[in-house]
Amino acid sequence: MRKGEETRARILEVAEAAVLAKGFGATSIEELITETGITKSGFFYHFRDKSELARALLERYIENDNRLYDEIFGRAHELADDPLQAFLLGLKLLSELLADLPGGHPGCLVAVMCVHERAFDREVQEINRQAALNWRRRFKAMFEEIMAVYEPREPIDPERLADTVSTMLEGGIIMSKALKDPKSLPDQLLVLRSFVRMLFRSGAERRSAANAGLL
Amino acid sequence: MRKGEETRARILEVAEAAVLAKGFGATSIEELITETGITKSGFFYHFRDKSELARALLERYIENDNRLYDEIFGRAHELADDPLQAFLLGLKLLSELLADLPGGHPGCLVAVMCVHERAFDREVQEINRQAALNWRRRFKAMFEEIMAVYEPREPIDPERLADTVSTMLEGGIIMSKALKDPKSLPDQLLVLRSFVRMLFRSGAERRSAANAGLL
DNA sequence: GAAAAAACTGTACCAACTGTACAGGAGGCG
DNA sequence: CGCCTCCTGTACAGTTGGTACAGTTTTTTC
Repeated sequence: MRKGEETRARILEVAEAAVLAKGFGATSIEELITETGITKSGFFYHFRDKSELARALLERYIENDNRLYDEIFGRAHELADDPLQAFLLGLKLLSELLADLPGGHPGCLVAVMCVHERAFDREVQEINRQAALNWRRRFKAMFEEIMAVYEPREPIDPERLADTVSTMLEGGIIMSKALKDPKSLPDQLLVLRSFVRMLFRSGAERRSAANAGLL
Repeated sequence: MRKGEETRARILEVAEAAVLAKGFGATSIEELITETGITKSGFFYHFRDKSELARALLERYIENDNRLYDEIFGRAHELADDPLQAFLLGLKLLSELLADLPGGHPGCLVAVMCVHERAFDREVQEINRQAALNWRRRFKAMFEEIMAVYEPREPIDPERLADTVSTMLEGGIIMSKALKDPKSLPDQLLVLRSFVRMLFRSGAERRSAANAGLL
């Protein structure tokens, strides 16, 4: 019962790299089995069809993605008490991490599945939607925390602002690939950081005088 | 010589819709020819192979894309003399146009091709890169115009800022699809608009007192 | 250590799709 | 009439996704 999961994990690992490099449709099962060293029967023992592979792939990706954000923003919150400070630090840490990835960000599976929305795999689309809503929840909570302390320079919905983070991440990944410039993504995260800082800074920290001087 | 181009255009139109809906790999030639009412031989008369279809598709898409931006920001420049005012108006017009699209933005072919970067079609990747650089040029020029009049609240590279526009557009398209919410993209454009306004407004228009009060 | 369950292999096969090759036909044009 | 553009028709080859199923090896469990 453990050996099987190990093989399954190996297939998923190989598949993720291939899908991010070439897209889901362009990744053949044949290719995956030769690289993992199993047979086609073996593959279909683990996954009923290619759609199930897509689902498993997405779920795995989202799990890792969540873990990463938990870690980065968790660390940021340890290093900075102030919620705005912590968020800005988190963005910087994320930017640095992305800048240090050799060859740039490998790509986002959520985006891949968005582009490859075949009519039949509704389930994949639903997983995708939940992933996006999850990002929204995560960042919305951070902005609500920030807004409890800082008054934004312009009124803004924390949910929209949360989506802006995901939007710039996804867009940054696409643009980095289009431009063939791995630096573009981390750069854009820093632009976002500037915007957020500009939105909440500016001597408008009137709601909590105790936080004055922290920025 | 006209009949041929008409058929070719019809193929491209059908193909674009299919590719945006399902991805390039998931779009079969068989499907395209039944929908356009020609034969497979007819298809291969117009396109040597599927790669050439991809190239033609991208080129057509980019042309239309450019025309759209020319029109929108051209109109915005007619309606507002001030470069910042014009840019902000352009973003608003674009947001409204995107909000009025039934079913939301159909998707960006540049993003599709980014995801589908098979090793063999280098040419497609290059077209893609040129498209991204073209967006950069377009928006960079606008920001340089703005910066000639307005001092940004924080120092920022106009090129990076230009990429932010493309980044939010591409990311917005992806997130709209992931969330299954067509409103997300136009909403995010308005967030970007707020950010840009915040960056240049704020009584910092000191370089040109003549523009005071215009915003 | 044997039985049972899990994790595969091997083989054979089908349908769909990309792509090749090539012969030929319809229609406009000089 | 002949030439060119724009196709149609047919046949065929290779790859891939997927099914079916019998059999084998490995691992776990009692």
